[in-house]
Amino acid sequence: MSASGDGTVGKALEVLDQVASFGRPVRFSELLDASPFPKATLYRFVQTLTNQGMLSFDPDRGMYAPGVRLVRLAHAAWQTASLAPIAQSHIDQLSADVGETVHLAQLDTAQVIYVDKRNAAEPVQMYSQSGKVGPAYCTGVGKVMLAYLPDPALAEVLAQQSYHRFTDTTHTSEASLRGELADIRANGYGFDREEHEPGIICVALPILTETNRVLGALSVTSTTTRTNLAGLESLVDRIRATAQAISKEAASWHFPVNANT
Amino acid sequence: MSASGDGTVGKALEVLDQVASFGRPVRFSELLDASPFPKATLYRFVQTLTNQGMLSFDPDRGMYAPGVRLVRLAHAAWQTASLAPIAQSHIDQLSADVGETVHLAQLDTAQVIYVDKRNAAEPVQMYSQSGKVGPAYCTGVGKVMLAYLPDPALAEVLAQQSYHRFTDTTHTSEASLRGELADIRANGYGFDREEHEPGIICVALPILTETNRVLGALSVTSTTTRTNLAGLESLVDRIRATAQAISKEAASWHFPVNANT
DNA sequence: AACCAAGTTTCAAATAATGAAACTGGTTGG
DNA sequence: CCAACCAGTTTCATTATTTGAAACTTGGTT
Repeated sequence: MSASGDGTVGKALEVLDQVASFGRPVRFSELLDASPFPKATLYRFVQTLTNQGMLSFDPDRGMYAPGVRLVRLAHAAWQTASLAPIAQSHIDQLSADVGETVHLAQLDTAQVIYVDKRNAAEPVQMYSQSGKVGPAYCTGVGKVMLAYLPDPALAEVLAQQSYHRFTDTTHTSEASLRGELADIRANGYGFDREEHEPGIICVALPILTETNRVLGALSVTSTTTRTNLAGLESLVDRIRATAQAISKEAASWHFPVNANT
Repeated sequence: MSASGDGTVGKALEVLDQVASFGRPVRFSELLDASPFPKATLYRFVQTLTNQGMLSFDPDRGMYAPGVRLVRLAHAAWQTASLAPIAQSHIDQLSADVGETVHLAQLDTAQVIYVDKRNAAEPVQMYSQSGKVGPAYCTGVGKVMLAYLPDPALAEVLAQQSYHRFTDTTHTSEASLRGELADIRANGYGFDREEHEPGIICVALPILTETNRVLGALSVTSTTTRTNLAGLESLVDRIRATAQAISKEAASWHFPVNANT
């Protein structure tokens, strides 16, 4: 009842995603090879999306790329719907206090999207950092968000994970992942034990509403050469304070003015 | 043959734009009031877009906002289709050299989208800056891009401008704007003579391909208290060098590898 | 000139979108 | 307590749009 296949619009967005996933401009024929749609159908989608500015077309090279209209829309999305503007000052502070890299992430269907990041050393962060995606089943932020998902939604998301073995601590089955999710719910926080990249570890906490819906997650990342899980665990209280502050601000944020009526 | 109204997909994207334009989460009924679509139709669009992650829905408050999937797509758009990654180092340099604010913009249908910005004083730039929009007919970057548009496209875009009088130098008719566009083509650069905001002036140059298609525009902005049009005009050669460097890099950028076949 | 590949258009059949109206569930107020 | 009201949701016959195989066009190659 959710994923892909809502009529024409769903299909068009699938095409849009495909173009985006190339990460470079693409020929029509390349898209066709990778697409489930017949030539004429794909052609019309690409035309429509280009007309709409969701794709841009370079007539000199005959190539399509994601369009600038997306940049405009994303500006709105980032400002209105992401936690980034609210969280900004809080994660600045957190990153300064703990002296490690802080990530702010949200869930997009079955994937993790990093919406902001603070690097202890280099306090500047860039647009190009926001929007990066990662797998949900083997990142700290991913797992803590999954842990607090209500059951019907969780089942759907778990079914979509690829369970690719990145390292030898990566979860490779839904069963083992579910086991850890229970632990996370019990503790209120979770770790990445080099599950995605060797040498990289993190602690993560969810950002929840008063009604316990998942808004996003925070993590503090480090390396095994600098610290260990126990070291990261000692930061949990500090991180929780930030998560709660963000949650509290998010609750009052929406709908600044309620004039008229 | 272009703007709005390509079938169902076009309508759905219109709805998406509408949600984004509120700049805050919206109730369904608010959208309905501002929408040309009947209740059931709008309802289905909103459902589909939410399913697809293009909108997010807050069930506690019954409100819709742009969804995080847009952030992911925009990341791809910004990286692949915008000039920002290519231009980065060039505009850093330009901004440092001239000691003024530099804007990098592209055209989205009839609007200007700022894809990057350098503030002389504060060298950091943020995601939240990228994606901002402005009118094409009364900004330096907008006018120089219009000036190099091929005629059928230009006519369409000019028809869509609102010609709102922001200040008393603002163009208020297509005719007067067309007059200036001819001058810009003759000179190769254009000004903003406090047309959008009093006290704010700029010089702008287009970024063109070898075939003279418009890729984007660069501008250097200042205030009437600090300099004047002649002062800005003296920067033209320096800015042109940057515009050409970006154009050259853009030409070789696309399609890094061309393996197989 | 014949060939080929990539891109574009056509058109009847199949499918999906449409929207007036009816329904639900919650809130207000008489 | 009931009636009116409102926001949101669902229904279903009608209508319009999408669909895709096939034919065609364009530009380059042998």
